[in-house]
Amino acid sequence: MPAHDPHHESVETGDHVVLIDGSAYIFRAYHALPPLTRSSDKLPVGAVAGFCNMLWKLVRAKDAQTGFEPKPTHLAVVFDKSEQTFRKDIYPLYKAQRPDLPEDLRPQFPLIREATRAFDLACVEQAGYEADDLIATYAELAKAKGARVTVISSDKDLMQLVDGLVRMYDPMKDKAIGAEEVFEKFGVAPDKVVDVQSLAGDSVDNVPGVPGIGVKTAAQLLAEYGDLDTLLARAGEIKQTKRRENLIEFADQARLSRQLVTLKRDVALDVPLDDIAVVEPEGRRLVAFLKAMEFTTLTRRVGEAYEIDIAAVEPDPGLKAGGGETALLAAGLDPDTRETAVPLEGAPSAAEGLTPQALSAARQAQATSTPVDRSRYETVTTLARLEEWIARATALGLVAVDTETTGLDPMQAELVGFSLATAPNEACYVPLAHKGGDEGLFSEGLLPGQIPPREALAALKPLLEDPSVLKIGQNLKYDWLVFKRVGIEVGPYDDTMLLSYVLDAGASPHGMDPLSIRWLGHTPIKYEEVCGKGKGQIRFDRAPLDKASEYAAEDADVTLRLWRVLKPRLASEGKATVYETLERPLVAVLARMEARGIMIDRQMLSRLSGEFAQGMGRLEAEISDMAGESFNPGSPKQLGDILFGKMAIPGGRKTPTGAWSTGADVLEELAEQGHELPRRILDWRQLQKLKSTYADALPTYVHPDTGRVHTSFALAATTTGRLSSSEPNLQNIPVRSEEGRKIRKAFVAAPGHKLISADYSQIELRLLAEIADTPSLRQAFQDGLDIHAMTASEMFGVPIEGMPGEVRRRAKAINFGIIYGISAFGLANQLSIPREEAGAYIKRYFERFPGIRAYMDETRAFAREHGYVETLFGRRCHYPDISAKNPSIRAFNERAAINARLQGSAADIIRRAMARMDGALEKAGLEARMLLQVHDELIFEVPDDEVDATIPVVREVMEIAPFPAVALKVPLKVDARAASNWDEAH
DNA sequence: GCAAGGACGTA
DNA sequence: GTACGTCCTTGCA
Repeated sequence: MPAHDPHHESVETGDHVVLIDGSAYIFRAYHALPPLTRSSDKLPVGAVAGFCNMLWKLVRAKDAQTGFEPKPTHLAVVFDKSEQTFRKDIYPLYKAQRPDLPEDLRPQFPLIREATRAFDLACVEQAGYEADDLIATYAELAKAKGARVTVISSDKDLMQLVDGLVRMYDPMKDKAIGAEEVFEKFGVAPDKVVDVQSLAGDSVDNVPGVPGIGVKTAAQLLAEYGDLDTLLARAGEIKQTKRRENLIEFADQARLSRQLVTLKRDVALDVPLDDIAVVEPEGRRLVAFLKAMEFTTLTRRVGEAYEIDIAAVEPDPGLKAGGGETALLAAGLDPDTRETAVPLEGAPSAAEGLTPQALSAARQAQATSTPVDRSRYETVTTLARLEEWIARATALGLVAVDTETTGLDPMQAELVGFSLATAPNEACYVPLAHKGGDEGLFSEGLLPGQIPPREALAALKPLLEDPSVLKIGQNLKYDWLVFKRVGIEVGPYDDTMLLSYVLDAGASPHGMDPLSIRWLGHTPIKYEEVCGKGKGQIRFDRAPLDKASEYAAEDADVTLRLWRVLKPRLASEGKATVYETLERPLVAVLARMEARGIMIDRQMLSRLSGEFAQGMGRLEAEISDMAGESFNPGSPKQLGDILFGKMAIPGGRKTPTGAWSTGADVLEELAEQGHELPRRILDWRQLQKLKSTYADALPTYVHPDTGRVHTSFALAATTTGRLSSSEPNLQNIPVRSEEGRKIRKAFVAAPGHKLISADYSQIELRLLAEIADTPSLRQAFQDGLDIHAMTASEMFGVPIEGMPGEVRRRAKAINFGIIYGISAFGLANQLSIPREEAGAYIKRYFERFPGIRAYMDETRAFAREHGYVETLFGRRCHYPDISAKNPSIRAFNERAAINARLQGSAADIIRRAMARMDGALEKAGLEARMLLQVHDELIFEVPDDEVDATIPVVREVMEIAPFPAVALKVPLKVDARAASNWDEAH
């Protein structure tokens, strides 16, 4: 039926068939995109604009493009024809509850059809069938010819189509939907989606399903019984009474639901598949349409692409404002409620009709071309002006945000002001609590010309929480917490620091200043220039307002510019999934963990501090006795002089700087030779460490209001993807020594609660078995063997039963050595054996496990060739010095690269678990809250009576964390325990 | 007052 | 042999 170009070619292998769910697109676009109206007559055209931008991107994609690669060869926009479908015949209530169309959406339906024709693309609809059935049929035909299919929609009803050749694409989120996403939604693979829907039903479409069964239960049942028919046949076996009865009673309703949700894949198509081939649009006709719509940016782009003088083209007379039927469509709309037309700039998905590669190259080139002009920044002093900025940001759907505060700790610092940026050089600072000038009786007065913070924040809150406006920050976790403390939960968001981290971890730093210098060629104002440094440093709220304002506005401006450069690289370098699944979700997750904090027993620590001090005093007396003089045992320099100078003990080593080495390993050796002093020093150092770093320091971190300790987790601090923790570091709380565990005991659950510690057992060794594909190691894990003993047995031929501890210890050291990128030198050091012997061990190990040598060789070669390695989940860790001429630097980088694949993959897995954990706990109706992460361990605080219910949920989330992105052959094992303090829970 | 080096706590 | 952060001393400004 479409007036379509007859020069089609038939579909064949390698072709790419794109099917757009037109009706669904309009609804999504209407709700997700900022409202946009044609300026001359206020005709609402937001969805049409988004649609045209998308089509342009599709038909002009020159190269591979995420989600649309390869370039579409065939494309159809598919619509629902009418209400009456075969499903209504089966079940009259089907889709009987659809609300009426919003007034300003209705006129966009015919315009979308017009747009499709203007692009010379097929517009398909067929009586008696829903768009979904037509899409399913086209997909089926295309697959049969070996073509790839992309369905542009995020409708869950279409997810049953996903398979190796068919994927979906969510045009609003700019995100591919594959088997993984389907699994995340339904808990089953795509081929079981229909079964889940048949059981769970759908209130929106009025699909009945089985009462009492939701998606989660359905997925669980299907995992157990395989498929719907088997489940219904064996329903009698189900333990839960109500569930069993319902499944038996409503079995027929489930089968009816299956008929409703199963898409018809064999519709007799009015428009054959071959007829939807993509052809080059007729430029002038397209321009005429776009001009009539008044989409100036896209009109210009299309004009340039086809070398058409757009001024010479008349707008389509049937569609232009006041000129045709569309004017009538707009009638009845209240012009005052319509937004003025704003071009969709900034967002790469909507703006530029380019491939990701071309876009990121263009953005990079542009980045330096508009110099930062601080004179264009504005200091906002009135609510009215602020509201104008907010309106502008809302219309754009995009804004960079930065907070200025009184300190560096987001849990304590007070908000002083915030800045916004909407385009390069288009930025403002909104001071809220700057002080100075007049002194009040007890405190300094606020400077005049500041909006009352409550009013400003009340105006800002809807913007920062608006689901259709993307907030962009640099290290956004900080700002997220600051805003959270004033009652604003920021979202959705992007973080430029994390973008940089995903793209360049190990290659360059991710702080704003270095990023600005590198990508924008611009050096921002230094904080010291505003507030001074050292002793003379003043708080931001006391800084001169003009300087403060420039500084703050520039931060937002720079952040926005960085986003424009970095965000497109995500797609062009294939790292969008890493960012979306491993980075972005962690911002809010970690912010919440930090805000919760953990309780410590200060009395216990204070008592310990006294004990440690006593012990140190005793040791100091003995030490000076033995040394024959009093000296500072905390000074390695003085100690070295005593031991190797005055006492002339032989066998001393030197540090790289030429000083005597007095490290624990050296002192340990001396102690074993019978020297008493080194033993005392070691004991003293242990107490000194425990006292100063833990017993004395931790209480100083207790928050005055919450009474708890709030660490700060860094998301972008390591090369491998691990988190880090600081101020205080709660990832290095002692556990190995008896004395140290007393510190750990002081980490306690709140009254009426327990701490649960859940940790992955041997995760890096398991990943070694997986990545290096070593069947014997894998088998050992599957059989639940003692992996170190098994290694020893393989290497030395000693039976596991009755194995001497020393033999196992050596194997364990070798296993760890492998993870660390083993060297004979390091292993020899660790085991205190000659280097030759260590070398022999390694040789034997590689003979027994040849796959691991291959893994290490491959990793070295890959890193050498590419300058980076990748984890199982695609995270990149860069090692720019991997090809250094200096052999020891090179070897160091090789070991680090070998380690990074394992450490990084483990880090990815726990990140995935953490990203899902809050939701899983909530879904299970549990009060448990995640407090800490220690690389392979998660710590929760749980009400006493929920401990037993929480542990299985936590364990499940952690153990299946790699799935479905990666299906490990090696099982993951999680140990979890609860107690009232961390030591006993661990 | 600050940076570097050494030492040591964790995974 | 990997990955971190913190405390203390030292040496220089």
